[in-house]
Amino acid sequence: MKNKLYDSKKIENKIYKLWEKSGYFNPDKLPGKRNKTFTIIMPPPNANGALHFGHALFISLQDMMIRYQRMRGKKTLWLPGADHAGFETQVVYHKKIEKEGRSFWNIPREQLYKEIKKFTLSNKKNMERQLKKLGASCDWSRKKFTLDKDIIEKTQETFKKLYQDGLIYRVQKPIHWCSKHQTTLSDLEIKHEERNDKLYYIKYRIANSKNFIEIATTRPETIPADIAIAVNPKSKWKNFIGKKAINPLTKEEISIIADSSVDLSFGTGALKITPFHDPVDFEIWQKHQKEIEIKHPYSIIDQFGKMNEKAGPKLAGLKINEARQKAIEMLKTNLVKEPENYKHQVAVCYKCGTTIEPRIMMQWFIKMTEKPKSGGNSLRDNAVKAVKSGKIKFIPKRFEKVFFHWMKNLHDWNISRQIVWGIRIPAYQCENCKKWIISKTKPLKCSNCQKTKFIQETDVFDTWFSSGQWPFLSLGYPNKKDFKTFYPTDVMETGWDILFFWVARMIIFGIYRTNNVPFRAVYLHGLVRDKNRQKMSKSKGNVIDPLDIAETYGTDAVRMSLITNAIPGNDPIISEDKIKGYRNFTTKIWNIARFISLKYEPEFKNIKPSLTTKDKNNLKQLKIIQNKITKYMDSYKFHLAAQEIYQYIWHNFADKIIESSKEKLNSENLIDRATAFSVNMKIMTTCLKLLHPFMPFITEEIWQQLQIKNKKLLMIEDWPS
RNA sequence: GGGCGUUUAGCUCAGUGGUAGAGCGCUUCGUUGACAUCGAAGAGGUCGGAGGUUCAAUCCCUCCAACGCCCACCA
Repeated sequence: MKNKLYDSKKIENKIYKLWEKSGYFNPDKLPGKRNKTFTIIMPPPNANGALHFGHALFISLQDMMIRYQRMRGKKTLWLPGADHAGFETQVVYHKKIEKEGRSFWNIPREQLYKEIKKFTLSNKKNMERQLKKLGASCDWSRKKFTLDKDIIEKTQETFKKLYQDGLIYRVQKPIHWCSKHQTTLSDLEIKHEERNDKLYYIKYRIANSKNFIEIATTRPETIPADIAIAVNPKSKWKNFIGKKAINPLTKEEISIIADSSVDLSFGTGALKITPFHDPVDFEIWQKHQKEIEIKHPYSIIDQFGKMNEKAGPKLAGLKINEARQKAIEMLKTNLVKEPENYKHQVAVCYKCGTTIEPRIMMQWFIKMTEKPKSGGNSLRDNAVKAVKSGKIKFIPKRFEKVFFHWMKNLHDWNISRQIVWGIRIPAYQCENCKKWIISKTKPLKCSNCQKTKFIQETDVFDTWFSSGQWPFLSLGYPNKKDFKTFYPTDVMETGWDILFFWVARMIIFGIYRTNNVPFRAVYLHGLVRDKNRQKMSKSKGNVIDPLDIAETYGTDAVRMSLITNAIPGNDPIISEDKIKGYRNFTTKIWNIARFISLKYEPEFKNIKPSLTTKDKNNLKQLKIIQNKITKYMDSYKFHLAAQEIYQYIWHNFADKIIESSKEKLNSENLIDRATAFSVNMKIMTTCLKLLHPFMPFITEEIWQQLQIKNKKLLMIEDWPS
């Protein structure tokens, strides 16, 4: 500690290697008797780009928890991994290919898979390096990838079990379709955008009559696919029920039916029924199939969002928006009045913002609210029960409400994706009798008709289907010793933005497969924002690279600023100024250590310190502080723990205690000098321990330089108590 | 349409049933003295508004306002 400044660049790599070499990241190699385990499964970062501040936040928080529990004498496992992140990675790669001027859709499936795999694996390697740079004390010997062979097999096994339990079905239903990426999406993968559209009032002539019925629609271009008109039985159109109307574009006769779900107070009280282009219409059609003349609804929009030939010669080939204008032109004489401006929510793809087109497609679904054949509650009810009973606790607690609210409105989950990057749905269809056989490999013959020709399902799983099984799969469910030792895990630390995507699914599948909760606590952090409360994004140009800034100010400073600003469930606000402030703190700590060490004299060894009342009070106060910090740590108030130790070290220890010890340190009396030194030393070593989970590098480096008997690594020292 | 959250010092935010805290910024002073990436001293807030519970409310309850977020198949 000769230099005035702490040189993080020189020290961090060295210290990380020291830790790695010790083997203590691995719970099996930790010294001493450790009866209690403490486990965190790392949310596997998506292997499709560099780490950002969100990653740095969760690494800091989880590493802090792990380091704390390790020092508390627990057998700690922090299991790292990486996620192939199916759709998201394919979207990233899609963009890359477009940039290169290649045509995404012309690449054969196998080649595309290979390319994305190469891309992902190289990202994954890079990511691991970055995690180490941030000081992650996770057990690399246990790292897992969502596309490891055993993970894939077990994921498919869960699918099979669900199928046998009657919880999987394949059916033609309305789904969300992204025409940019050519796949269906789950309810969660769409967001709603406010749009200003027009509400058109259009009259349909009643067959063999001079009367008209009027409907209101925002989508006149879908009129060629109308198969009926539904009216509220209390509306003024009630006399037309059972008659036929003329589709103004196709001139076909369509049935007029009654349905009370048609809102009287909206539009005209009559609704055109276009089952293949609107989920509500689909439902109404299903209810009234018998009364409707046209038996087979059809689609007039293709997968690319263009009108197909069934839309009629004038509309075919047009994009939806163009078709809308054209249709209105064609319908001029049927317009009842000027269209109204209409503000409403439109579903768009959460990744690319493309308007979601409702389509009717064959997809695989999971029943969330029905009981499995093998008995027990529905997937949903079990998950709700686990949280209600307190088996799983949310921090902060208010997210339990959010969780219940979501669970209450849960629909069946579409898990098919028409992409290549993912785990293939293990299903084969007999070409002859069309029976589906759930199997990882091609079946020998059809169990129904004995024929031997099959078509393999090309869809892959929604990525969250496999991620949702991560805690027990990554621990080697069901037979591995790790699963038996470390499951259920202790804390799931992740962002609240993936509460539904991930946390809810982990609870659901964890209970379904293991009969036990996957974790006892869910700690939710927020989204890292800049000092203007803005989300960091490339397009805004406000992205701070955590590794760049760690290079400048030291990883410890970055970690400390993240943890002190991370209030559970709130968005932490990070700015360079804040990080700079904690860099200054590292300098302070460094100089505290320097100062204390400089005052060491070899003769002190033979002196018994004689503590003054003031010394005793200082040590007593230290004890109070350390207890307070421990209490904060145990109640998930990490930001308070961090702020407490920061305040104490700088404004109590350095500003007051050390300052006032100077007089004695310079005294003629050896005992006075030795006493002052030993008190300072005692406080400092305690502080280093208390600070270690937050700022592991500098504390370990100082620890290594101190003259201490029977010195171990600071990372496995006992937490002060 | 449902639900959730926020409102505290110039800025960004902590916090607590008992006459308010931090960081940054600001003012004044101080460097051969561990640290100027520092130290000392200081200015600055009727804790969004109204009512209620209480001996006591910034904190609990009710209502209101502003802002933000999530969920949702009303054309």
